[in-house]
Amino acid sequence: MNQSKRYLDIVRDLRDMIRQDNIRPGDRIPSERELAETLQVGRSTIREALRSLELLGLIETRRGEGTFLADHRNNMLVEVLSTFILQDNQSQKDVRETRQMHELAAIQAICADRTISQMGIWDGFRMRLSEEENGFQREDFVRELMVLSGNRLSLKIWVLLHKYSGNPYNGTVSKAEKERLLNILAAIEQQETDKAAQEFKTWSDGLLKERLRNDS
Amino acid sequence: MNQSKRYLDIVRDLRDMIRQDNIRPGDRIPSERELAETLQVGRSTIREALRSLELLGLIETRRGEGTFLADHRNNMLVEVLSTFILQDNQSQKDVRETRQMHELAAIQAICADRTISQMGIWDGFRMRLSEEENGFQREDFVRELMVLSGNRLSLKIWVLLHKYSGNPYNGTVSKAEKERLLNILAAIEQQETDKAAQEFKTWSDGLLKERLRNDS
DNA sequence: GGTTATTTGTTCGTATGTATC
DNA sequence: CGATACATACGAACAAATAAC
Repeated sequence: MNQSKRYLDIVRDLRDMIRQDNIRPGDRIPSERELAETLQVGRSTIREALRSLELLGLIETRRGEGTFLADHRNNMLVEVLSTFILQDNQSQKDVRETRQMHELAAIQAICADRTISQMGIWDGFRMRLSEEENGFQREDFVRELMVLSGNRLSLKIWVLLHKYSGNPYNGTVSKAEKERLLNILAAIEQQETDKAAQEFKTWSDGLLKERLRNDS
Repeated sequence: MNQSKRYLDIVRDLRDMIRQDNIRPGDRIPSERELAETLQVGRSTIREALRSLELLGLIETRRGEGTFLADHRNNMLVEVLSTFILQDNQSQKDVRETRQMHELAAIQAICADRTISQMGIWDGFRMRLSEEENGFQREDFVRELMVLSGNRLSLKIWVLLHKYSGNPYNGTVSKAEKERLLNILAAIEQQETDKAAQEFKTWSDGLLKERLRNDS
């Protein structure tokens, strides 16, 4: 009958209470002891619910003062969670664009940093491009760019978006692509940011069009 | 330094423990009593941290069995969230940089689209900037730019990052800022992409420095 | 400025439901 | 079945921060 997690019931009760009493952001919520009394649960249980909501950023507690509804103009966490999973056509387009946004930003970050843009690793790329046997994986190339940008959060977001954007980098580079990639590498080494980004974008867009043509 | 909110320290400790011991999704986490023993805190504090992570979907607890790292195969948001809910210094820097990355991309997208960049809405901005009574909210300005970019996914990510990046846009625009914002608007209307992006970046970086100075 | 009441922060002991062996 | 390990839950107690007087 009863769910085996009372603190989740408290979370629900708190939401209902906030709606029913029309508690606005910044307003104070009844104290922990008061809530324990009215909801007929222990104070520890109340605290588990409050701490959870606090980590989510929904409430704010100040020692000696009380608990307050967070000043969140846009609290879309739950909505974001649901809409992330529902993928319509517009969402897929957004995913592709956002993924490429992160890629271009990574290239710009690399070009801006002399110690990275002129490191010896690019020779390693060229070596691997030359080995025709294995076939150089497009995906590895882009991922290493993301890693080199140094922004781990951006890398993480990119990995997620890449999974959901139809994997345009699947496969190995052709001879024509090889030339283009070498151009991109040269531009990066010369710190020609705009040129590097533009060349990359052209390459990426071309792969995407090819991918969409094959799917239809 | 971190005297208050010990459960947040526990959240951090748990992340480190999971990384160090290489705990994979589905694996079991040490029991509450065991954690309380090793981390030298009360069991209630451990529970507050665990309940918070559970509500986020990062862990899963089963009565009589134990606590397990959540198996989040189909939930990409959870991974994004976990990256910056469990924050270290590098993560905070990444969050700020990634947020600005989305903002600059939004401006570039707006400039690239003639129908948007030359719409009448910019006059609305100027009107609201002129009304000195209310005080124009910086946050609203940036958010509307994100909305106008037309990428809903980028907007959602921005909303999330904005919450966790120290809210640099808190407050209203000063007279000096007003001039700068008008310059940005003019550059957008003229489709001067680079200038608009550069002006915006200068403005944003300035706010961030001010924010960091006040915090210390 | 000092005192007191209120509130959150934290710990501990105890009891109970549940799964595993 | 019993024994054990674990999560769930309660409530008392004290510490620390804050507000009101």
